[in-house]
Amino acid sequence: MSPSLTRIKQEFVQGLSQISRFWGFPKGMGAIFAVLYLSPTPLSLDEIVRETELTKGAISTEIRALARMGLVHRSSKLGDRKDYYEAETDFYAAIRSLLKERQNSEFDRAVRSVKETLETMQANWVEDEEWQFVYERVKALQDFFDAIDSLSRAVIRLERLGITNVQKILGVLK
Amino acid sequence: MSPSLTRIKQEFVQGLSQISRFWGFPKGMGAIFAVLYLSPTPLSLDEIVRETELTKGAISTEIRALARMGLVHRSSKLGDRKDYYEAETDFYAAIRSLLKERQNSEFDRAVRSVKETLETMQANWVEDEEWQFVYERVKALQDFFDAIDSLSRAVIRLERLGITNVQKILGVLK
DNA sequence: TACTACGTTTAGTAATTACTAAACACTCAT
DNA sequence: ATGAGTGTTTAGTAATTACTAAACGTAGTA
Repeated sequence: MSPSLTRIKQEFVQGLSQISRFWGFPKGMGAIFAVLYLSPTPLSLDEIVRETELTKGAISTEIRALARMGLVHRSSKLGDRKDYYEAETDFYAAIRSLLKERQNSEFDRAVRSVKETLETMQANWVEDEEWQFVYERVKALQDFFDAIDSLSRAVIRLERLGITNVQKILGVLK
Repeated sequence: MSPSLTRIKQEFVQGLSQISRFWGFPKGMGAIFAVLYLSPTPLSLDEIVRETELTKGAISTEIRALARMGLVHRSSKLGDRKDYYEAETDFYAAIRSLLKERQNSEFDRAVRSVKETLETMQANWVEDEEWQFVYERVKALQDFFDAIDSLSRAVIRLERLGITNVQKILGVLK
């Protein structure tokens, strides 16, 4: 007896929910994406409600987050005032979109604060062993952040990240 | 009047706490790492207690997590039964260590569950339009995961990730 | 053996985050 | 205008997670 398609979908949704949680997102977010990802047609809010057993409110807010990250797209049909959503299927595009989104985020604010620490120290230099030690360490972290930042900018700049570029990278690392 | 070193350290600790939270770790974890990172000498649990204003219990558990991730190292002095901790300062090494750690994690369990979904479908093939559609999508996600996995394995395999490799990658992406 | 100095575990609490239910606001059709 | 069908916001609740305080375990020392 072969497992039903609904059963299989459920498993998949569950899997993505856990992945979502692992990355610090609400598990509902993973579930919403999964449902959209497995749907051949765009879905309306109420259809998502039915499939996920979350409330409209929750979905409304979480799907906007997903849209901001470029993981889902909103569309509408003529003569129908419902919004429809579908999943981004190009994950490399999604990564690039995520990296872009990141730039205005809390993360960059924190990273900038490290940079400011560094600048404060440069502007108020003190001849002192520990001062110098702390300076070196903060500087090293800053350099690391800069490298990561260059990488992420490079990825954003690409037309497409795509599997071919991944293979190029693999080539270089060999 | 130049800002005191303690003031500067506090700012830095705060910054790393936020970064830690952003990545879904407890902010205390970031604080602990920051304190160790700015310390010229390894610190004992009690010294960390003093610097972070967390309790020993919390630090005990969180520092073990940090050690598992390779972000801090435990050591001991002869004739002293305290444990001492110091921060990993090679962030590229830390990344590789994190990727390794990831492999036994909840994340890979979830990723594997997607793979299993795929295999179940292959084993119980049904001639049906939607079935096929779902199969294609699950397959595409699996392929993406595989690519990421190759990348991460390649990085783990390197002796050192280092800035030079980052530059190589940047070169390829240009 | 018992005492001391440590790290760990545990049981409970505080803080945060995800979610629900229901009020709200807008748009379109009548 | 009014009402029906939308998405959004809000206020409160449930669930989760981070943390504390204190008991516990262990190893070394007297």
